[in-house]
Amino acid sequence: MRTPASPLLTIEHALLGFLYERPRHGYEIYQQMSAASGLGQVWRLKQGHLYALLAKLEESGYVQAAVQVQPHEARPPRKVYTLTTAGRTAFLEWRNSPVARGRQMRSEFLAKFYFACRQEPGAADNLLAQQAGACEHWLADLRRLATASPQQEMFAYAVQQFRITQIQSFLAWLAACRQALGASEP
Amino acid sequence: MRTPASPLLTIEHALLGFLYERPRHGYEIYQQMSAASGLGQVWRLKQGHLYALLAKLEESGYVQAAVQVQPHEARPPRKVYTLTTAGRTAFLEWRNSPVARGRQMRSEFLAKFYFACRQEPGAADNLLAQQAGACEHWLADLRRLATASPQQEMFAYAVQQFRITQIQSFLAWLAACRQALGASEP
DNA sequence: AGAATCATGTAAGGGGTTACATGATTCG
DNA sequence: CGAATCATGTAACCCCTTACATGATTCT
Repeated sequence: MRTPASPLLTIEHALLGFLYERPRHGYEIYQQMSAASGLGQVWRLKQGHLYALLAKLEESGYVQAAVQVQPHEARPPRKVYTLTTAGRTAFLEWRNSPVARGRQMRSEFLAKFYFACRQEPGAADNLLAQQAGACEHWLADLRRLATASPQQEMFAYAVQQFRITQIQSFLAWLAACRQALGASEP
Repeated sequence: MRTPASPLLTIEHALLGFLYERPRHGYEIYQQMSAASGLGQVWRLKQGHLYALLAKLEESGYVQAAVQVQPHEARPPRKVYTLTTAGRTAFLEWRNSPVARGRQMRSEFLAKFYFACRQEPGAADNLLAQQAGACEHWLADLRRLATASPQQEMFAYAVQQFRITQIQSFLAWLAACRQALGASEP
């Protein structure tokens, strides 16, 4: 356990997310992420990278490894990882909080949403609602500062408009997701 | 000149873009990128990184450096960079072609648009039109493959809808930019 | 007096990608 | 008979970030 203070990135949190459901070994997580309709749509992770990340998470004290001895097996023995308390806390805190920047919607928010859907439909709706609140806030800030005119500063104007339309699109999507969630789980 | 075959990234192209307008020294480019209403809104570049990139571009044959001797100056002498033919070709090719993926809109496309606006209004409109065409194409592809239902695969459905609303938002923004361009330069 | 500007860089380290290695079993 | 699956990893490399270094001038 080196420095648990070093903040985890999104990929790390996603690995914790799979272990939150139940203990798994590395290859099993790899298969989950590669599944056609799963997280793999949003995130691709090389096998080598995965094992390196798991080792780092163990060293930082978020997970614990146990070697599963399988006699008569030619394959390397499985290392089954289990979440520690620190790991569970870090994951839930991550999963339940919205992202702080628009550029994190594409991959980080979708990853949170993936786990929320799988693990707790109530958390999914809550996440969508919180993120919509954050987006409204960004939009209000942007509109307060949006002063560029297309005649004088075409590029600055374009950037502002880009950000505004992006956030509007996030809001529309978040609302559609909440509706779909409500319709599928009454 | 090591291997000019190694493909340039966006930042490299942006540096070429400033030199396309006229020869400049490193610090001048740094100031341009840090300007409040300029590319700095989209891209941040550390000073150390900038000098390293310029050295790499020189080694790859896209730019040429000339040391500007300034007597009675205590500061280090300026190294003024000039585009080579290869550099000019690579830059124009990059500036005039649309991006291939939605995730490149946020920074790479905006960078292309920045230079097109500064350098040639006609190229800016053309770039917007070409990118809109590419977006229409993505949208058609997505709609052909979008088959997930919210009841059965909530997450897959959400990802599809996310991508679709994103591209729609790009299209609306591109159209608004073309209109603003047309209005400011009749 | 202290901070920012001008103008160049170097060094260390973090994080990810790509490629390679192993070795039996099972499927087409 | 060849390919994919299972299950682990290592090593090299690339890009970027952060921090540090210099040293006079000019602004507050």
